Amino acid sequence: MKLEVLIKSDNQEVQNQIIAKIGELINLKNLEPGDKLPSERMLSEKFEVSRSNVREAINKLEFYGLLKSIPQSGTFVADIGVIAMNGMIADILRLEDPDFKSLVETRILLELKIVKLAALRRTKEDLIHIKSALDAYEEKASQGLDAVQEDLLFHLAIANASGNSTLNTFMLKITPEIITNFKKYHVCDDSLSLSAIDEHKAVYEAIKAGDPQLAKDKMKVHFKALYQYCYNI
Amino acid sequence: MKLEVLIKSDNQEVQNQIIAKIGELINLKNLEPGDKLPSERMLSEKFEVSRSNVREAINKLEFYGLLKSIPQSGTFVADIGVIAMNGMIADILRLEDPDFKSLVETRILLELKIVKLAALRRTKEDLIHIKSALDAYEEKASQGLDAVQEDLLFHLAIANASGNSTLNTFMLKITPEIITNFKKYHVCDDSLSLSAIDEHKAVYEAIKAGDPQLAKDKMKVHFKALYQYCYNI
DNA sequence: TTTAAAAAACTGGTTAACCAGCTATAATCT
DNA sequence: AGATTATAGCTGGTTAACCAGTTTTTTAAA
Repeated sequence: MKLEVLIKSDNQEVQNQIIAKIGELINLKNLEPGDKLPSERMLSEKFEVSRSNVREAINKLEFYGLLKSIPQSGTFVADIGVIAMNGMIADILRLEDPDFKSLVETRILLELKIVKLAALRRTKEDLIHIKSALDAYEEKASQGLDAVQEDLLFHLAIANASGNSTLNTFMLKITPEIITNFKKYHVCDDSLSLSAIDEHKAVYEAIKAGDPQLAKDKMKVHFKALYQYCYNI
Repeated sequence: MKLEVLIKSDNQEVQNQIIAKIGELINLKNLEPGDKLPSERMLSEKFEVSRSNVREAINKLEFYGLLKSIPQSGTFVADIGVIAMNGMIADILRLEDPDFKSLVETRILLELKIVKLAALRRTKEDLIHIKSALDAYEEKASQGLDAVQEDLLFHLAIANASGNSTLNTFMLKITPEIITNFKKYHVCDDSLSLSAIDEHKAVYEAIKAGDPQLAKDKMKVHFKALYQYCYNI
């Protein structure tokens, strides 16, 4: 297990070095937005790494919108300037893995906005979707069973109704890590689940009524326990 | 160009189908958290697609925390239950590409929180970093030059000082798309840049003073134009 | 029968050769 | 010379064979 972590961190290190070198290259060659990067083969030879390593690094930079690969043509510098490119690459290399506290902090921020948007924008289909997630949660939790999964699906259903695909994506990104941490630290015990049923219902009703402020307030109530937990950890 | 989009959407479609099939498989075989998925080779044969397609689909599910690949061992179902797995896969398949409005909406939300956190948590090094970004912006903008890049680097420097790696990552993710859209729609003209210098300075001073509420207020002032633009588009 | 050692099979990752399509150069024609 | 076509080489993507570990099965010993 320890070995695996080592290997992984090594690969991460290699990838970051390649990303840094690509950044240097863009500066060195004065590549402007739209210009073509050297081919993957040339880069792998120049940097003395495998082509798949180069591809992974390019993939990551493509994820962050700095490069754009076009099949049978080349990899191109995105339509942002050299200055922004340098700054962003430095930031990407500096990125740390998210800790639990930052995840919960972010989740609360996202959801308090999401629930307001959902109250404003939810369609009839969204309401049906949220309701069925609510029912599934109630059925599990009322029996005293663990309902962490149903809980989060309810919240994801609301995110889906927010009409904001960026927020929805971010919620999807942080949800699994939150689930695993909840299980690890036993954040949600059974007593919490029972009281949460009514809180969920209140949130749903506010969304259904189209009242964004009420929805936010009800969600805040629901997050109260989580709030305390997050800032006491 | 049109062809390229078609090809890309085809690949996306194939990947989504594989993701859906992996989801079905997990249900069919009743795979619990920690269980091993069939090997990439078997999946590619079973689904009648290439192994690299399977790998990409697994990569995406790994990004969203649903699977975990371990070298020379196998791909494992993450430590979330079957119910959450099904819900999340459905959500992932339903995800849309972010539109400009959702990007700006999200950015404003993130930054108003980030600036408060930065005021509370910034180190001396953070302050130096933010200051140098501020100076670079001022130098460009005061000459009437385009300073979109320096503007966003200033904001990213604040995100870096927030002490929340999740928020920092999200800012990095949306920034390049915002830059390109700004350029496309000419959101930031020169007159805006000039007045923004003082607004940036005010934000910086509030962070330096460690006053979260003031920092948020000053950022809100800075976002006023953006606010209007976003909701009039 | 139980345990330990050895070997065979299998795993995700890597590599190098190959592919279809794009691009720039060269050759041809007007 | 200028425009057009043909050609050669280069591109990211795909494929199949290979690699170094892991995991399971088999074998041998107690």
